[in-house]
Amino acid sequence: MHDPLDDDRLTLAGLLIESSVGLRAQLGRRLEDECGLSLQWFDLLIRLARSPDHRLRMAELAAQTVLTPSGLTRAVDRLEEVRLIERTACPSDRRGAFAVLTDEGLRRVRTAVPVHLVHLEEHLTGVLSESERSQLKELLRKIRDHVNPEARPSGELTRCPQP
Amino acid sequence: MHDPLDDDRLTLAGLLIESSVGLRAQLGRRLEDECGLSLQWFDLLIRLARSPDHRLRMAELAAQTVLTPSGLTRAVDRLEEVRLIERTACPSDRRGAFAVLTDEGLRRVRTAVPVHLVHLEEHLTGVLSESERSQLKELLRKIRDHVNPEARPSGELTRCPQP
DNA sequence: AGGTCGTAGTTGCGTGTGCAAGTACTCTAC
DNA sequence: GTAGAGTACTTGCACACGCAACTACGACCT
Repeated sequence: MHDPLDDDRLTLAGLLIESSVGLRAQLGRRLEDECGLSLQWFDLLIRLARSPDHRLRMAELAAQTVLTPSGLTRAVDRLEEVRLIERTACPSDRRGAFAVLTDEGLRRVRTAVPVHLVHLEEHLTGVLSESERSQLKELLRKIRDHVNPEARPSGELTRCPQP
Repeated sequence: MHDPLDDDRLTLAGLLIESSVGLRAQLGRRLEDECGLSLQWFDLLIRLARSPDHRLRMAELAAQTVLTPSGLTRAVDRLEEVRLIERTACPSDRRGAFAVLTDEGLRRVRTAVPVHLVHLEEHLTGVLSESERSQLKELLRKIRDHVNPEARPSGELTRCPQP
């Protein structure tokens, strides 16, 4: 008979979480050491770098990342303190604020990206074949879209502005 | 030409992390609401429940989970406070300690597991076919083993004691 | 215009976490 | 046996996070 403590679905969820947490730990450590950026910061900066005018509304940024609005406020505070981004008012909605990459911020991401790609190759894509990578991408996209549909415009859709 | 800001590997890593974080948020909320257990607690309890005598050394538990030894100490403190687990001394090594599931603890996991499986079905395995599930499992296992080899004895290997 | 409801972002508070240093023990070598 | 190195946790500290409450503004209805 089948023990629910060993259900296959538990294993799958466990693997997903362990992979992600493990990967984040590795990538974060290396990025910190070699570029002085936390993964959190890198994530925010690269999202801004990919956006038109290197700017995004706070709410959009919060939706795309792992942070709640509250967490984002503080993360942006810290990034502003070290002059990697700036807040600017939104002219059409005085409640709103844009987070804008500074020149220094842009420079930092640009130099960090190739370094990070090496780490990625080492810790993630290096163990997968070309076809495994695309398989995995499709599977994860299904899960992500189901679990966090808000995040859709992130990254892989950057080049496809909606009709 | 190819903009490194839109590299495919970044997308893949992003999807992995977003899926996992999103999934944890969903699962955590529901488990909290319906069973009064955080995902963290559930994870610790189920690992103990699967172990011989419902006990594990602190270090083993730390290696299997997402926590550092320091984090684990505190997590176990909290679980001990609510009598779901107990610490017992290790007879062969007086530095060491076992975390042992209490009867109440075992009862709680046993009732939580089926509930959690429903959530899992809803948020994760429900969007995947049988074959996609096993594909995903293999891919993630590769990544997990590469990124956190320490965690190997967890879950899916429970039934395969090493020779 | 004025009232109500919704939204964008910020802040107080409590909590969980990792890092580094500390404690207590074991193991190895001489 | 005893110094020194290593191991198994634990604790002090600082920090990042989420939640809920708050402020400030927009949108809509009458």
